[in-house]
Amino acid sequence: MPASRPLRADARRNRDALLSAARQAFLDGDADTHVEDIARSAGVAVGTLYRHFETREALIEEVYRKEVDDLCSAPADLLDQHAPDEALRRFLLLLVDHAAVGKGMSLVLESIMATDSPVFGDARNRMAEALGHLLAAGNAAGTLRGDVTGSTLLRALGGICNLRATEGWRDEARQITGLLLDGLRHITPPRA
Amino acid sequence: MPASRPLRADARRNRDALLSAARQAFLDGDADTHVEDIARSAGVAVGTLYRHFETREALIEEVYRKEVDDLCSAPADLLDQHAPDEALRRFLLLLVDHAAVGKGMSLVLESIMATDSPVFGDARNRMAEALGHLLAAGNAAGTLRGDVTGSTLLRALGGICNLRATEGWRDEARQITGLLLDGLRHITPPRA
DNA sequence: CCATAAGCTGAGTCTGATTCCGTTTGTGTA
DNA sequence: TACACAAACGGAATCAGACTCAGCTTATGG
Repeated sequence: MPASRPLRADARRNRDALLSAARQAFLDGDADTHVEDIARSAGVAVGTLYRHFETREALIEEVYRKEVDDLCSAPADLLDQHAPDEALRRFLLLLVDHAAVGKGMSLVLESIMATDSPVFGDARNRMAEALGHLLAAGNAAGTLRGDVTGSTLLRALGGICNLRATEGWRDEARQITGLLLDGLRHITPPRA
Repeated sequence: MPASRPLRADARRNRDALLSAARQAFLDGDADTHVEDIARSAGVAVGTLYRHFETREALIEEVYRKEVDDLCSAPADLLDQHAPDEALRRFLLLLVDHAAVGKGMSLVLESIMATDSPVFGDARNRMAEALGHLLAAGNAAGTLRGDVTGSTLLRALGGICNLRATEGWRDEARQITGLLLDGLRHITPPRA
C-alpha cells in the first residue's frame, strides 16, 4: 500500500506546490484560508487539491506532520542529556516554541490535543506516547508522580495552544507549563 | 438602551421557547444542532430566531449565560465556608461538574476559555475575575502562589473541557485540576 | 509516435447560516 | 369595540464554503 506507484512528475509538482502554498498561508496567520485560495495560489484548481488530499483537514495535517514529528522525536534526546524532570520541562518549552511557529501550528496542536478528530489521531497518539516516555522516566527516577498518563498530560496542555493571538501569550504559556510541572513534581498523591 | 420597551407578549414567548429548545438540544448532546432545527422545535421560523439573536453563537451564549453566572457567583460562598485553597479546589470540581452538564456546556466553556471570540468576552472576564478572587485569597493566606492570575488559570483550564466524548473523561478532568492545584500550592517560584 | 492511464479543470452540488420583505398580529387609543 | 400601526413573524432566497464529477489534457512506457 505505501508506494503504489511513484506519482507522475506533474502530479508530484502540484502536490508540493499545494503543500507549500498551504504552509505559507497558515504561517502567514490565516488559519482558515479557503481551499479555493490555497489551490489558486498553488496554481491549480480545487479538483486537483482534492485529488491529493481527502479533505481540507487532511491537507492541514500533512502540512504539520513534519512539525509534529520533530516534536515527537525530541524526548529521546532530551532524556539522554538531562534528568527526566528537566527533560520534561524542556520538552514543554519546546512545545510552546512550536506553537509559536504560527497560528496554524497552534491550531493544529490544539486539534491534536483537544479534539477526537480521527484525522489527528495518529499525531495525538505519538504525542501522548512521547509525553508518556518522559513521565515514566521521571517516575522511575522518583522525581515525578506516577499517576498521570501521557494522554492526560496532553489534554492538560490543550489550553496553552489557545493562547495564540493573546497579548503576552508566550509568557503565559510558559507559566502554565511551569504550573503543570510543579504539579507533576508533587509526588504525594492527593488521595487514594 | 436596556429596557427599550418590554417585548410584546408573543415575542417574549417565542424567545423563551427558542432558548429552551436550544438548551434542550445542547444538553441532549448535539452541540451543533442546526438553527433550523432549533427554530422548528421551538415552533417558529428561522427568521424569528434571527430576530431575537444576532447569530447562532449569540443564542448559544445566551443559553449558557445563566450557567456561567452560577459558576461565577460560587467563589464568594466557597470562600465564606472554606480555606482559600480548599475553596479553589471545590470551585474547580464545580467547573468539571458544570462541564458535565452536557457536551454543549463544555463546548461553551471551551469557547469561553479558549478563544478570543468577543461573543464570550464578557463571560470570560467574569470567570477570570472569579478565579482571581480565589487565587488572591489563597495568596493572602499564604497557601497559594501569587504569580498566577485568574486569566492565566482560566487558560490553563481550557484543556479540561476538550475531554468531552472521551472515555472516562471525568476522572481525567479531575486529575488535571488536581495537577494544577498542586502546582498552585507550590509556593516557591521555580526561578526568578 | 501512440495508446492510455494518470491528472487536471471548474462548473455544479450540498449543507448550513443569514437576510429580506410581504404578511400577520398584539396593543394602545378613541 | 374598532382602528392604526409598529412589532413580530414566516420562509423563500441568498450567500458562503467545502466537496464532487464528467469530460478534457498530457505524461510516459513501449
